Amino acid sequence: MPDDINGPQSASAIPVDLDLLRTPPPRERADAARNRAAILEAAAALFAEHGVESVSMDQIATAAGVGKGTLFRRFGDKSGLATALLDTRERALQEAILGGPPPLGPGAPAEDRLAAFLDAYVDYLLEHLDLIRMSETSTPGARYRIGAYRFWHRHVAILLPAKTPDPTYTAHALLAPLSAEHVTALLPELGPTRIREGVLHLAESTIGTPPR
Amino acid sequence: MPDDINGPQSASAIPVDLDLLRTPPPRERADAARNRAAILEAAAALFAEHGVESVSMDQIATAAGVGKGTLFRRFGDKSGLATALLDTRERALQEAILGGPPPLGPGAPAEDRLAAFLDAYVDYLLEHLDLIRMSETSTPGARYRIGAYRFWHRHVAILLPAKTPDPTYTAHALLAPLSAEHVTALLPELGPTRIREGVLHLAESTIGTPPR
DNA sequence: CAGAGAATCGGACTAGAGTCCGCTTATGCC
DNA sequence: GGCATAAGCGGACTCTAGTCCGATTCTCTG
Repeated sequence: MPDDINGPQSASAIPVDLDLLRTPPPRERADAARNRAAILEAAAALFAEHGVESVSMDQIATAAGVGKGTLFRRFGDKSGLATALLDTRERALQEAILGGPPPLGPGAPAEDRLAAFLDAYVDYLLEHLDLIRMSETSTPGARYRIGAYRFWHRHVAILLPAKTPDPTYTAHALLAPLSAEHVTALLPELGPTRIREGVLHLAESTIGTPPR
Repeated sequence: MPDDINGPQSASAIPVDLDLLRTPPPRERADAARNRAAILEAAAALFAEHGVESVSMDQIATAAGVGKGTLFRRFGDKSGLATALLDTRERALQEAILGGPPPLGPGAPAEDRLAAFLDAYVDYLLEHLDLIRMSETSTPGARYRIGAYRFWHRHVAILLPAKTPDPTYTAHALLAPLSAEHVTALLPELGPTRIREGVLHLAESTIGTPPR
């Protein structure tokens, strides 16, 4: 198991009495931070140039000027590296959902928020399809373990109407056609528009919105 | 590319004038047939004993008494081997759909046939989850390329009501939560019953059956 | 039954993911 | 500044999927 995966950025928001806390928050060593940055930079550059698929972890380590061990200790595996690269973009979407303007953010009716989320998620997905695919599939079951999926799932489950029989399952089912694997397979056949509209329509009929 | 993948078992059902056909159907060589059978038998035994995940292609080749090259030439890759092992069971379901008794087979209303199919598919999936998962995920995009998926997809698309906006997409979306990956991830959390009922409910609301 | 030709065989080989552990180096303390 | 110590490093190593091609074996024909 890797030592840290994503570093000490998840500092607690709860204020503590520092005098009582003789152990200061475990700071990241300077060399570690430098290497983390070098790896992310090198990976981004290599992915941009050669495509996500055809870049090996060895190449990334070499380009970043670190050993393979360092790379894997930091990010766990290929899917962890992809997740780290997506972090910024993902966080932006999450913040827009939690505190941005409606209908994506709070304040609009649930059905509008659901549609806005799905629409925004399709944007995010299409924009980073290869990376997201790597983050979801390079390790079996990765998609369902990462924090982001749990966030999307909870958000969808909450937005479903109260009468929905099994909102937990239904939220999973609505997210299933948004897996990178599924979208990657369908994109050449259907194109982005049909995928986007199909997802929105599926959600509509699931929540029974348009009583016509 | 492998020489044959699944052998000459897909003989045409159309009667032909044998005298006009100077080239007899390419028979499978006796040693090839023997090896194919030995491989399938060895793989089934090893999978049953150690679980699908932890058996390597080397082990299978060794147990079957053939070289690795033979194994890969015959079945293409791990997902091809899994597909071959599933072939019988899969075919049975397909035949029940095409010519069996209703509601799975022809004769019942489309909505009943759809429900019957989904129910039967969940049975099939839960019964062979690991093998199906291997057949769908060991190669990227495998699920959507194999013939079986196309069959299920077409069947679902045909059963959707005429008013469905994009039946092609909708059929894909209904099948998405039935990927082995998705079900494997959800099974520990939700259990088989909620999965089965969730799928059926999703289909119902998609086709708008219960006007309630 | 012998010979030709093609299909098949099988193990050595490549390549990439992920692990391990002795060595190095940053950090906090004196 | 020097030292103790633990965090961090990195490359050699393992394990597995998948490829390649010279050697082998089968099948058909005469």
